[in-house]
Amino acid sequence: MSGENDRMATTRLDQTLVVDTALRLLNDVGLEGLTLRRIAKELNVQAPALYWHFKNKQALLDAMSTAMYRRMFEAYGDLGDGTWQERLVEVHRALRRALLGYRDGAKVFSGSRFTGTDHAGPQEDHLRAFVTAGFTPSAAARASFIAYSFTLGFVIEEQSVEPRPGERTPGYDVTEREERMTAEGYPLAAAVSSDLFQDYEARFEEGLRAIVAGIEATLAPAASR
Amino acid sequence: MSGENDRMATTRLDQTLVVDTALRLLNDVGLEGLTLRRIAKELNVQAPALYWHFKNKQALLDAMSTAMYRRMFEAYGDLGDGTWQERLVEVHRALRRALLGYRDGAKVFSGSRFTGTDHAGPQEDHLRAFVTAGFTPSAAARASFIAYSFTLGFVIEEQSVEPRPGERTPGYDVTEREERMTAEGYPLAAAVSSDLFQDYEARFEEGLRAIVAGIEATLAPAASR
DNA sequence: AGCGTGCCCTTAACGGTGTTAAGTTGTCAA
DNA sequence: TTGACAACTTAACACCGTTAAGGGCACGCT
Repeated sequence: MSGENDRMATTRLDQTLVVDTALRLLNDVGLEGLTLRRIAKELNVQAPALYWHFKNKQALLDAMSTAMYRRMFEAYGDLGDGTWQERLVEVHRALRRALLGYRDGAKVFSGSRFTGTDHAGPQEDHLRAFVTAGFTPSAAARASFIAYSFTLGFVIEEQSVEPRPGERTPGYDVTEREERMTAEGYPLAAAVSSDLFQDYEARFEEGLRAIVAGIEATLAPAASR
Repeated sequence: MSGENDRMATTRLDQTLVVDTALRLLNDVGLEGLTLRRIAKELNVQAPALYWHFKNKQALLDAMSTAMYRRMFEAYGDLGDGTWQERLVEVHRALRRALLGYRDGAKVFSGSRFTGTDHAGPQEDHLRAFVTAGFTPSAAARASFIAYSFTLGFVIEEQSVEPRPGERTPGYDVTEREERMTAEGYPLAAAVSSDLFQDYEARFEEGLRAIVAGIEATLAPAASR
């Protein structure tokens, strides 16, 4: 399964192959286990070979983030029609799914910058949907950034508790925390243990609804409220 | 200035001294430059000495996060009275200021877990303010987590563009981005360059207002809207 | 006074990391 | 056939977190 090489010794490397392999490997070993030697091994190659295709490790991580972003729009195809409210929810739901698709996905994403201008197309479409709904370009960008910040922060927290869907980091035992907080005289902190470290799916949706409502009340054109 | 040792060779180490030194050093060298050897040097000590006081580097980072959190409440004293709306805004404004106080502050914070139960007191107070306002404990926790996620994500993005207040990461030149996006045929993406990578202070406040409005509309008790 | 015990630190070393320099191989054009 | 260039390998560097082993120094006990 993992650990097997998926590449003939004769085929050549290219950026796409390296990025795909690194992304697949990320799920097995996590960000801190994702070393150049480990990636190279997976590709039946020596580590310095990667420097022919990428300036340094950060450039590879940047390319991985860009690929994650691109795949997000491939997987969730046409987010075309519908109100701006629906679109905002769908795009950031898709972003969360994309980040959750890889162990430490949110951390990798937040630590990188897009390469090239592949990302600009979807971004342009996204902004246009808001402008069509009556937002100024500036308000569209600022509103989206609010939802984006929320999504990024949310998934970073989520993945530090559940690195992969269904698989929990040791030390986040909810009932244990509840007992400790009760014992130390913090009844409210105890009571909300299950609200803070569980049911991320529902809480994310709830958060998105709140943010949509908040934008309606503050940034959106009056006509679309 | 920096690089000078602030400790007599005769005084002894303790956790507090190590944490304070590491936090001060973080501002000079950033997270990736914050090595145990560098911290030790600053303390006139050899690197393995730190292992007497901390189980490993992560334990030190955890202690640093905890100290940041504690200092946040010291600096912004009594967030006591006022509506829940005011409190939510003030607490997360304070959180942002605390994270901005250190280079890579948000990344360090998001990668760590609190040590001990020092943080539970302020958390309990915070929750009680919401419950007093009519929130259920669960709704209080979920609402706060929304604002917390937003703040964390926002500052992570902010610090990747402005590592220290007023000091910008090279490569985020706004006018350069504007020209590139225009040239590639993305007029909206070009137009919002200055909205995405500038004026973080105002945009954070705007975001908080939206989130407060959103919580009013979705999670808050009807009486407090 | 002498002795041991335990705290706090040092020295030395290990395996692993990103990265660079220099040399080797294969492929294709002139 | 030869030369050039792309795509790698081998070797090495400086540095990282971490562990093992030992040393000095203060203290309590006899």
